[in-house]
Amino acid sequence: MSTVDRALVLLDLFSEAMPESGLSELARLAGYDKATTRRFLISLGNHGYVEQDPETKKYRLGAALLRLAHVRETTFPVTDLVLPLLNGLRDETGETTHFSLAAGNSMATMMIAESPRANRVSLETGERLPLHCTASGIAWLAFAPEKTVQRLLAKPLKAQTKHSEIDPTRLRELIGAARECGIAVADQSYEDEVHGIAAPVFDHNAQASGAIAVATPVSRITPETSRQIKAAVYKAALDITKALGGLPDRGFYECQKVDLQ
Amino acid sequence: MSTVDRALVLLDLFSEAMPESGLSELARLAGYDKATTRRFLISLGNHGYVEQDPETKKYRLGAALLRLAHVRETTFPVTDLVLPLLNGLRDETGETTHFSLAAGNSMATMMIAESPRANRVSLETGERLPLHCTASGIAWLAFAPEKTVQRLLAKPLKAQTKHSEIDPTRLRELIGAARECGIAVADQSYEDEVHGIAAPVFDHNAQASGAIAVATPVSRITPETSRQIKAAVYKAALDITKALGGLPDRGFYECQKVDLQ
DNA sequence: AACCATTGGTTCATATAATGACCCATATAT
DNA sequence: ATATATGGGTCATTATATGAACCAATGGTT
Repeated sequence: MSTVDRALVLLDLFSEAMPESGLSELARLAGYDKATTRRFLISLGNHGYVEQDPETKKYRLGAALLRLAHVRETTFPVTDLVLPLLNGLRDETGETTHFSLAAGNSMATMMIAESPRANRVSLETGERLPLHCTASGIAWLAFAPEKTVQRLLAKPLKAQTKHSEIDPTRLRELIGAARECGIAVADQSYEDEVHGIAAPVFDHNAQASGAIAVATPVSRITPETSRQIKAAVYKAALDITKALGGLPDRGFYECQKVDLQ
Repeated sequence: MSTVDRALVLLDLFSEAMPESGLSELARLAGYDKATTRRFLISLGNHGYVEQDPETKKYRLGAALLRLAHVRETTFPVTDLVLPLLNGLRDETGETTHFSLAAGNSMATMMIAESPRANRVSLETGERLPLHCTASGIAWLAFAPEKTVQRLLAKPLKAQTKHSEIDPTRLRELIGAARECGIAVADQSYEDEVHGIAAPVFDHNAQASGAIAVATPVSRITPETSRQIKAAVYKAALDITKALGGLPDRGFYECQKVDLQ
C-alpha cells in the first residue's frame, strides 16, 4: 500500500459517529505510528481536508471538502440520477429504501427514500453500518475483492443483536449465498425487528461499489412480500448500476435465473 | 513538499471549469511525471476520491467526497453559521455578497447572497476566481504567507480586462495597501462594469483562509457607497471569522483606525 | 505531593517506497 | 506514411517515509 493510500485512510476514519479525534486515537485506529499519522494530518491540513481545533487539539474534516463535493455534484449529479430510482423502489415495495457506498470497513448511507407508512424503518443519511451484519454489507461483500473479505473475517466481529452471525465460516456461507442469488438478506442481525434485503451496485470496472437495500419491519415479512421485494431490489440494482455508468459483475446477471425463494 | 501533499494537489486541480481531465493534462498542470501522476490517481481512486471514465479515460472527482462533505457539514455546519452573516451584509449593502475559500491558485466561491435589485452582480457557487485581479483574491493575499505571494507573482499573470493589474511591483503595492486598511478593492479588474470590495477571513491560526466580498455594478459606486460598503465588509469579516472560531491577524484589528477613504 | 498513564509533538538513523527516463500501443492529425 | 499526441507500464536509482525513543504537559489516583 502506497504512502498516499495510507494517508487517505485517515479521512475514511471520520464519520458522523466520530466527527473528530485526537492524534493518538487516529494513529491507533489506522494502525500507524504517531509521527507518521501526524505528518499525514499536516499534509491533509495543508489542503484544507482536515483541520485541527486549536483548543482541544482534535482533528476534524476540513472545509475544502465542501468545494470538492460541490464540484462533483454539479458536474456529475449522482443524487439526481439515483434518487428517482430509489423512490421508485420505495413506491413499489412501500418500504424504506436506501443507497449506500462502501467506505472503509462499513457502508455509508448516501440516500434514503422513506416508506410512507407510520410503522417504518427510519435511518439517517451519513450513517455508517457494519458490513458483516447488514444486508447491504453482505451484498457488497459478495461481489467485493476476495482480499477485502479475508481482511474483514480475520478480525473478531461484534454481534449487534442475538441474531447477528459472527462466526467466519458461517459468514462465508452467507456471503456465498448472496453471491449465488445476487441478493443478501439480514433478518434482525443489525437491529431487532428490522429485516433487510439488499443487492450490490457496480462501478464501471464491474466491482461492487455500494448497495441498495429495502428495510422492513420484520412483522411485514412473509414469503410473498419477501419474494416480491427481492425481485424489485434485484431489478433496481441493475437500473442504478446502469444509471451510474457501471457494469454488473458477470455472475450477477445469471442470478436472474435463480429462484428467489 | 511531501508525497502526500503532492498527491493532494491533484484534487485541487478539479473545478467547475475543469471537472474532468486526462492523465497527461493533469501531469502537466501539476508539474509531475506521468507515472507519478498515475500512481497518485490510482491511490485517490482506491478511496473513491477520483474516478475514471471508462470510455474517455478521463479522471473526475469521486463519490466518496460526498460522504466526507456530508459528515463535515452535519458535524460542523459552516453554511449555517456563515450564510446568515452573509445575508446580513447583503441586506445592509443591498448588493450581492459572497464568501470564498482559497484553493490552490484561486478563490473558490462557497456561498452567495444575491442582491434583490434587478441590476445586480450574479455569480455561481463553486466558481473559481483568479487571485490577482479580484478583490477577494487581493484581500486574501494581503494576509497570506509571504511565500504564497512570491510564488504567485513569479509566474506571468493574465489580464482579464483592460483594468487588470498584472505588473508584479504594482500588484505588490495593491496587496500592501490592502494589508494597510484590511480591505481590498477591485475596480473592473476581473470583469467590466463590476466593482468588488473584500476583506479576509481568518482561521484559528490567524492565517487568512478565505474572504468575503461585496460585488457591485460600477455605476452604483460613489465615494459614499464605497465608504459604507467598506465599513460593512470589514465588520462582517470580523464577525464571520469569529463565527468560524478563527482569530484575526493582529494587524487586521488596527485597520479599524485607518480612514477607509 | 509524588506517581503513573495519558496526551500532542519532535528528532534522526535506517529502511522502504517514490521517482522519472525510457518504452509500448494506440489514436488523431499533417 | 509521418509526426505527435494520448494512456499506460517497467525498473534501477535515489530521495523520502518511517518509527523507536524522546520531550513536555495534562489529568487522574493513591
